[in-house]
Amino acid sequence: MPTITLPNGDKKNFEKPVSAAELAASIGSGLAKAAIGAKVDFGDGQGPQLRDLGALIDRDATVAIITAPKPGQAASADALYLMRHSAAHVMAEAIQDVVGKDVMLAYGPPTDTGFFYDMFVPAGKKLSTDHFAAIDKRMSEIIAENRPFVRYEVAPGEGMQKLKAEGNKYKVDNAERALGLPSTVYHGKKAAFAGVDSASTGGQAASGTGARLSFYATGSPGKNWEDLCRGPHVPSTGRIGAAKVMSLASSYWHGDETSDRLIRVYGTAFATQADLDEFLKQKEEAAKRDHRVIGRHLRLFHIDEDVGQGLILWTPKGSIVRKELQAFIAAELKKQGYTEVFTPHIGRLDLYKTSGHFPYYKDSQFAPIIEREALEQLSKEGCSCAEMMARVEGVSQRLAEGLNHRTGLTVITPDRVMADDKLIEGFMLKPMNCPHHAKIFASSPHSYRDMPVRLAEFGTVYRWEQSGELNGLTRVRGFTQDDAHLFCTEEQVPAEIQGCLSLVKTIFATLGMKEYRVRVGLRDPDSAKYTGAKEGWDKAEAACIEAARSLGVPFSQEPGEAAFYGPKIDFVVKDVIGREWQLGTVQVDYIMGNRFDLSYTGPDNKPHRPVVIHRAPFGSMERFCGVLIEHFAGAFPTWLSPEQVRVLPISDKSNEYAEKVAAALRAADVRVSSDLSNDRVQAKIKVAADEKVPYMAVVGPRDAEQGMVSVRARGVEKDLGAMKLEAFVEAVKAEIASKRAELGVRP
RNA sequence: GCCGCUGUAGCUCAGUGGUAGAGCGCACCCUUGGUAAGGGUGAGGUCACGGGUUCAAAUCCCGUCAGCGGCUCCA
Repeated sequence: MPTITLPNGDKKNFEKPVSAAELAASIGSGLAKAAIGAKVDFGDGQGPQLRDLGALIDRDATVAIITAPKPGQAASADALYLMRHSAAHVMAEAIQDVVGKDVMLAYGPPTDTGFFYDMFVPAGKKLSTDHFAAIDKRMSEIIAENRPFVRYEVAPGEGMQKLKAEGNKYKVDNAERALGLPSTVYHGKKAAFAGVDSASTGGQAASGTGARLSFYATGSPGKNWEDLCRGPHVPSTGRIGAAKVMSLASSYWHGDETSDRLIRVYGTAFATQADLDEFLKQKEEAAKRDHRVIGRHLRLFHIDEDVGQGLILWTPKGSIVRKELQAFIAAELKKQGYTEVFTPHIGRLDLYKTSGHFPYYKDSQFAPIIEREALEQLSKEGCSCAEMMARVEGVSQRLAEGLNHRTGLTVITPDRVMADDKLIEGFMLKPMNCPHHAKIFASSPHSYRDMPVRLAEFGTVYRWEQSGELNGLTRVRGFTQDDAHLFCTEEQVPAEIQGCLSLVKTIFATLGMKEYRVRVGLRDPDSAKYTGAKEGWDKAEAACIEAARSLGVPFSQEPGEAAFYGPKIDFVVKDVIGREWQLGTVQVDYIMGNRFDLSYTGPDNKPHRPVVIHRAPFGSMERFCGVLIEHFAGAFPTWLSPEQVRVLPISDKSNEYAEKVAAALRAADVRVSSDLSNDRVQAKIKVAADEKVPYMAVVGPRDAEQGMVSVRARGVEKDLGAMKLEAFVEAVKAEIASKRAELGVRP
């Protein structure tokens, strides 16, 4: 007979199996009323599992009752999960009511901010945003009807028969996978939905370990709407606080682009209408911060279709932001003993055949640049495209032998080896800076006493991102990494990783990015794809974990996420409105030394392979600036602002004094302009505020007489008072030098 | 790359087959105003590009390019 342990440690004994609802009632009527589900841990190693309130607890377990939040309280993640999972059913029913019963449902899980449901809309039918009002209305009705979610289970055979009779192959597929059967309807390249939650609607339709199929009816089975689903759900539709259909997108069945195209309908649900409204408001706020919108408004950058997709033109104002940021990072690097290098934007194909980038990653690179004479010769010879590709990708005997020997692997297969006169020479826009840096390291001899060698470059690289992926500054085809390669001895790896992290810490702290986390990518113990000695890996992984731990921010260890050549640390920052952005990485590399035959002389007077650490902690200047634009909503701290002070004469009688004020600021290296338009000062203030200028110095005859300026600071909607010009200049100068994130200059 | 939506003045957008529109911005004039938009006049468009249907196309159809929302991808 079950003994149930509650979250507070209390134990309750029952004579017979009880439902979670009965358990809640036995604790208190208030709890029973608020309960919408339960989290049950049978101690069977599966951990706590979310269950229906009606789920029977027939053996010893630890149980937490999931409740709808009390007024004013935030809903728990579990409560939202139950509501959203349930809202997905409500939305699906509403869509079938509005668009047609022949809309075939595929797959509908909760997500971080709501839920979606993938569905197939038959030819001739249409589902568009025009239907949203009707769908929302129908959803509200279903929620108001407060119909119970009723679970029932059937034997596999019976269930499959039922689904097949309904003619929905997607549900048949879900059921087959839930039962662990080979799929009879899906023959695509993916065996399962990768990376989605296993407790999804239809995604896992089996109940527990028993091979039965479960269905949920929204009301009475056989009478009301129902769906193959593993659950769990809230007890009834009325327990979904507020739900809304959000947007349409397309998706593929099983995320497989060669398979059926489905329509993905996004929706969201919250415990209360107020929470939903708050969420919608936040979304609006996020849209206002969009760096593409702000970037255009403040003229920070421009993308021109005549130049090309994903290629950023930094306008004068944006260039200032980027340059200041780069100078800041560069100064920190100098403190850490980095040395700066410059390398060109292209390199010979052989360089990338040596590094392994070409042709292995050719799909994400710009096409090779082939010399004109070679192209003309080939075309004269009537060379086919396929042959040309093979000859571009071919490798000389010498290079192949050297590479295979140094790496101890067959990195160049015999079919790629080609006679020298068959090879086509060419260049490539560089997709990474490391080959160039490796060559700089190799260009001079190194003693273990000189290690580590830290080569830093704001290096511009080019990658052929798919056109649909391009997005403002955050996903582009040409970008400048805050790149560096640390060539070090094995013993130096931990300290160097630490150094990278402390740099990140300093810079995030200065920019006021308080919330960030790191992901440590480790090798998958079951995979053989990794290269390098196990011992080195173990040490490097330990060093990464230790370094991450020492940061004092949340970090996760993610087995299987390592690069094939070494473990890595990724940085994810959270901006002021809670969105996460993946920035840069630190990666340990045991391969590059071999490929480029790098060495240093050890204390034993013998050559040793250096370990290489690749690090670009902010990823790219483009993405980082994009994130910063959104983080600050365009209102940069003074030291980063393209324009730091604007002088506003109240009439043209004060223009001369305004110019004098501006000159004094300019002489102190402050970025300043004066607004000599014939607008009234109110209008000038409005414009300067719109353009997010940190400080306004309003000057009239009164100020001119006494050598003063009247100060306004961004975000403060009033005149702060007057101060001596010299004092103002000094204060602004000091603020810039301090890189303070807040505006602190006051009279 | 794939699916859907979109493309009209520097920006934001109206205009559904019959002479191209607004607000902001810009230029000039008046106004000389002390803290979040003073007034007037004016310039500015091959309606993304190419083709088609039509007496007539910004508008309808096809294609291309680009942007947006997703999917897939991301060394």
